[in-house]
Amino acid sequence: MKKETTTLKQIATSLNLSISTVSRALNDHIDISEETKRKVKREAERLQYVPNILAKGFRKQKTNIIGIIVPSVIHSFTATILKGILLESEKTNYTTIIAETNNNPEKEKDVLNTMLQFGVEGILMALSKHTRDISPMLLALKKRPLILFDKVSSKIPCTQVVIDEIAAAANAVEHLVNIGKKRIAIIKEREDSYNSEKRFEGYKQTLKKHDLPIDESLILSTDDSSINEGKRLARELICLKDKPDAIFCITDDFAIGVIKTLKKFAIKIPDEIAVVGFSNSSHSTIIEPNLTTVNQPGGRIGKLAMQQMIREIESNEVFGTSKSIEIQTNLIIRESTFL
Amino acid sequence: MKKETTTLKQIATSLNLSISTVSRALNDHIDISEETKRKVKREAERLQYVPNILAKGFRKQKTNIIGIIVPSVIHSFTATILKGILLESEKTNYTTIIAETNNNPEKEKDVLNTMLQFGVEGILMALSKHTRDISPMLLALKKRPLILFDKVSSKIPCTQVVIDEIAAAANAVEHLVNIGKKRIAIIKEREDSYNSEKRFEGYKQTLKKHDLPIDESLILSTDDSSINEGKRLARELICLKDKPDAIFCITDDFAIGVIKTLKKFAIKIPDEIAVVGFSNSSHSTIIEPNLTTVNQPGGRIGKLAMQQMIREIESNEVFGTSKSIEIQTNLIIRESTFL
DNA sequence: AACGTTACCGCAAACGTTTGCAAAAGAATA
DNA sequence: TATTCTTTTGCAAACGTTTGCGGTAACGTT
Repeated sequence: MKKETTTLKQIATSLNLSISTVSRALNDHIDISEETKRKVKREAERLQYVPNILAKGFRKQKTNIIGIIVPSVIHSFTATILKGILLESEKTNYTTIIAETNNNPEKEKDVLNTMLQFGVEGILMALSKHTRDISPMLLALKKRPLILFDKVSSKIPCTQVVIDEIAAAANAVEHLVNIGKKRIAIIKEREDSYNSEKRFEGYKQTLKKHDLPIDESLILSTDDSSINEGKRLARELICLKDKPDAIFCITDDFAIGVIKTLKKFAIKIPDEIAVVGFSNSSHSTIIEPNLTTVNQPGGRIGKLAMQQMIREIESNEVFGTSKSIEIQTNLIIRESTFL
Repeated sequence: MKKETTTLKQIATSLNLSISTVSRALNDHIDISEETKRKVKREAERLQYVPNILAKGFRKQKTNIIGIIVPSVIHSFTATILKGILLESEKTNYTTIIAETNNNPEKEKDVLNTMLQFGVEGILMALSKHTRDISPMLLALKKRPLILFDKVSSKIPCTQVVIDEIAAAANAVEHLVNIGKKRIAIIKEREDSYNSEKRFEGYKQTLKKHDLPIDESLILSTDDSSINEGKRLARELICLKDKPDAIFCITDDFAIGVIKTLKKFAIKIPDEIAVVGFSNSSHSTIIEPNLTTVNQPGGRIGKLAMQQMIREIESNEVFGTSKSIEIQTNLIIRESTFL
């Protein structure tokens, strides 16, 4: 379907001006008299002129597109961050393109390259869960600013928008201690998960702080954090001769699964076993008892990441330096730890 | 940060060829000998040549970008559709840009125009909830293919990927009749919501079919479909002297709220009142009792919408004709209607 | 030997915009 | 009046790519 695009040229001929004058007039260049500007703008309006972004981008070597790479858009926390990013980008004249990695490092590399080839100004990215080889990111960083959020890696020298995972986890465990729990279990991901290990660290620190023993039998790990794995591991925990009296789950999904299992075996929450999750996903108020969980302000993370990105794009400082932007979290106390 | 982009020119000079030959060689033009092609491709590889998409798009008047407009990415059904779209677009050489309307018709119009101005090849779109003025869409349709999904409007002459809302709702209500329910209430949105009215239609049809009276006191409407509104309206229903024995909610969120209220007042589900939702959101298996609901295959909707879009872009048929692609739904029966 | 074919390649224009530089016109100064 | 300065405008190049058309060389055919 053909479109009747009007160009600068048409405005120029119609007004007996040169193309350059028209261009400058529309861009409010100081060299152009107010009267000419008015005339030009009126004519542009009349002819429904819309600038050809491709030509503009081509000429100025600038696309004003920012790439976003996430494992999956259906993950609710990711979606919340995304929303923050989109909300912020609307205020600017940057558009965004979004791609998924599905937690596949190979795909991650492909997507990254495609985006660079596409000429994005910068890349906002959450690493996939088990990314080990960071060379694609280092390569990208040589060409464009890269900002990590959610799943980050301190080995990549770029700015990272994160929450203080250790403190957040410590705070959650502290709460369990405060309500009188002594045998606190943890359900986490395996060692190659960055965030999981951080939260585990917070868990250990708090136990130590309160002189509670770290019991290996209360530390459970698994590959993917899902409701089903939560169910399964909870079953393991309640089969222990020496049961825990609280379970700290490093994701809400784990926690949901745990609660399901505990209810199935008629274990009282939180009296017998208290449960705390991490993320404050929408599930946490659906499940009963409502879940005590760490609130991660996804929208704010997205917003700050986007703001920082624009800053890095527009200042021509070097952007290959590590920098950490930390977001405050807070623990939301609900029925699963407190009646 | 400067980037050392290699251009066709560099390959050409390095190989003592003309730019045109290099361009043709890389595009596998028949006029170029196999040997030259090999040489060129090897050199391109060596110099890490990446085509300048802007220049290419500018020259060919083609961006290979498809625009996606949705009310909000955090809505789980939307996210699922999005995933389907992204998954499909990966297989092609089209990229996507995503924008939100937040159910604001003004914003919708803006976003639509921005995308067109940006030179997208086509637009995939879910209308915002209360869009009344369809002229922006009609205008867009004059320039580019437009495909609607989820929230659609039959007044816009374009292809629409939909589920058979009436049949799906009828099927759900039928199920309630089958388990012996006679006073079936409905919680829906107001009359200006297209999907809601369709589902309401299915509700009425089924009642008529089984000679059940349509009782106005059992028909509740509200502005936005949320858990809280579900809670509130359920309370209204159970305060009726002649209570319903089942509630058909036109969204899962409504249903979740309803269940919460029913449990609060110790009303037995499904014995006293059965509940059915719509969408099969992730919440439906978190809530207890698990929710019987209509499964809308979001991934499939996204996939088909994308496929159709590419078809419309690449065939130069006229695309301003109404066409409906219907997706099958199925009712997932869980504890809220069946123990 | 003259001509036609085929296979391969290069020239140069074009896409719409921005921008350095020069030019023209008018205003101010000497 | 002649000179300089300021304001406003136009010329033309450039960005990287594709592509119509023309050209050359080699070969085959009469």
